[in-house]
Amino acid sequence: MPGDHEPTNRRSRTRAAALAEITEIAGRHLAEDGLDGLSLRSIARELGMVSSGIYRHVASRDELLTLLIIDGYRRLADTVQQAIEDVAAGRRTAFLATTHAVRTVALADPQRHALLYGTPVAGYTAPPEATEQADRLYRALLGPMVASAGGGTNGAGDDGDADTAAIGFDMEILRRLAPGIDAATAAAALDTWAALFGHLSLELFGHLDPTVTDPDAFFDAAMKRHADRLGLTD
Amino acid sequence: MPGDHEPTNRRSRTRAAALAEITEIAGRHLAEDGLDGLSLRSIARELGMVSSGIYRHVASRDELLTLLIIDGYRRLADTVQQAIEDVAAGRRTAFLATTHAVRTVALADPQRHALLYGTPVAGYTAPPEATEQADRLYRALLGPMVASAGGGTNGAGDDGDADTAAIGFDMEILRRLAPGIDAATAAAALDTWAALFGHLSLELFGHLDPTVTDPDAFFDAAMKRHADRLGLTD
DNA sequence: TGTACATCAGTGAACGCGCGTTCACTGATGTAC
DNA sequence: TGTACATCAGTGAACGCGCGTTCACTGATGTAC
Repeated sequence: MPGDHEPTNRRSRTRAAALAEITEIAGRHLAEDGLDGLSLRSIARELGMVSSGIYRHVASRDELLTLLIIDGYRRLADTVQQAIEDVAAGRRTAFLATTHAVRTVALADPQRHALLYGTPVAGYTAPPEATEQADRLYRALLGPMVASAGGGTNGAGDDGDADTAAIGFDMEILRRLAPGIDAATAAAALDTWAALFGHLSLELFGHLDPTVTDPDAFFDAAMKRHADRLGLTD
Repeated sequence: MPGDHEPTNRRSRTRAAALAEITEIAGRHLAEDGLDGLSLRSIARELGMVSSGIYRHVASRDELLTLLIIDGYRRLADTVQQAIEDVAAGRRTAFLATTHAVRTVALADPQRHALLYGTPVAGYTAPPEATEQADRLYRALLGPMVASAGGGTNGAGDDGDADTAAIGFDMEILRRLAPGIDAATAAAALDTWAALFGHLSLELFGHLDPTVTDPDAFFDAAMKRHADRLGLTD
């Protein structure tokens, strides 16, 4: 089917470029002025366009937020995946690389982190599209915490302790994200996940001050303790 | 000095009552409509007062936020302290009681939790007064995690491993909050603290969906794992 | 106990702000015969 | 290859919104002699 319905016109190409530019400008405004400084009008202004013109590209402010959220998760997922690929060593090193990667991205754009993991925007509910990229992120983060799916090092189908370890969460969803994961590992991974994002939110939102004097070293030490608890070695 | 300068006039009493009513109304508006639904005008409206009249009691919207933040920390601190007093058993039970108390308060008023631990308000910086109540909270939370200060069960002054365990944080501040705490316990307590608030933020901001199916049970299990790691027994 | 003055809670009008969103329009770009 | 029509990005004016904050004022409550 040559020349199928995929839009490759000039119009649709410039259209896609315009949307990309809007997302870029919006991201910059978010980073610089926070969510309150983000308005469709200010973006139109920077585009040299009259305020109503923006509606040719974006249906509403909420849709713009969706764009930014998806973009945020995608960046995180990309960075974490890249961090894993760049690591030649074993699971412990990979785990530490992923958590540091998440932190680096968050520190580089705290407002983006806040959009994803801070106070939910009043009256806004994220559409399903946003979760695809988030799932990519969580899949990548879980990777190093779980023994390689192929081998089956995790008790080889022995889920006898699942009932006691998988308390309150859905093992099916976790197995979809990390094939071959067992209940105890899943529980430990969720603990680590909560600790990781807890740490980042506390740090970015100013709650580690003044107790933590060296955030880099503190984070690194904390993640190493988690690696120990997860039983990760290289 | 009888009849000193302490204000006990009718005027100052009604004035204090008015401020308390303002704080109460503001707290209700925050809980119901979020931070965006909180305005000096809407509070004045509910007081049956003209919008400018509110400035007799509150200097600015920021000052109102400060009131709500301090009030929020105080509630948390009060609840946690009460939870400890109500527990007759040992440190493990006390620890679980405190963490559940924090969660209960947070679930009862998610917007208040968001005000304290969510995305910082743009352009607002909390004054020192706010940290007093926060310190009360952290002191109370640390209590059960540390062996009784009087006895000195924590190695009796043996801080030999302090240099390796207290990485990136200030032991002096922690000792001020929990006299007699040692470096390894402090590090573990900070990990637990990050995990606790991380868990709450993830839960309240909707990130445990849909993986966590029974948030109560999941939280309880997670806190028990932390109690184990902290080596807490009754 | 009574009068003269000071304080200060609440009034009413007004300021300037920027926002999201709608609507009828123009003119350039693309499409079908 | 050329013409007739459809699409659609960007225009310009306007809507209604609620907000924080200032200011000069009135009248009741409190204080000093």
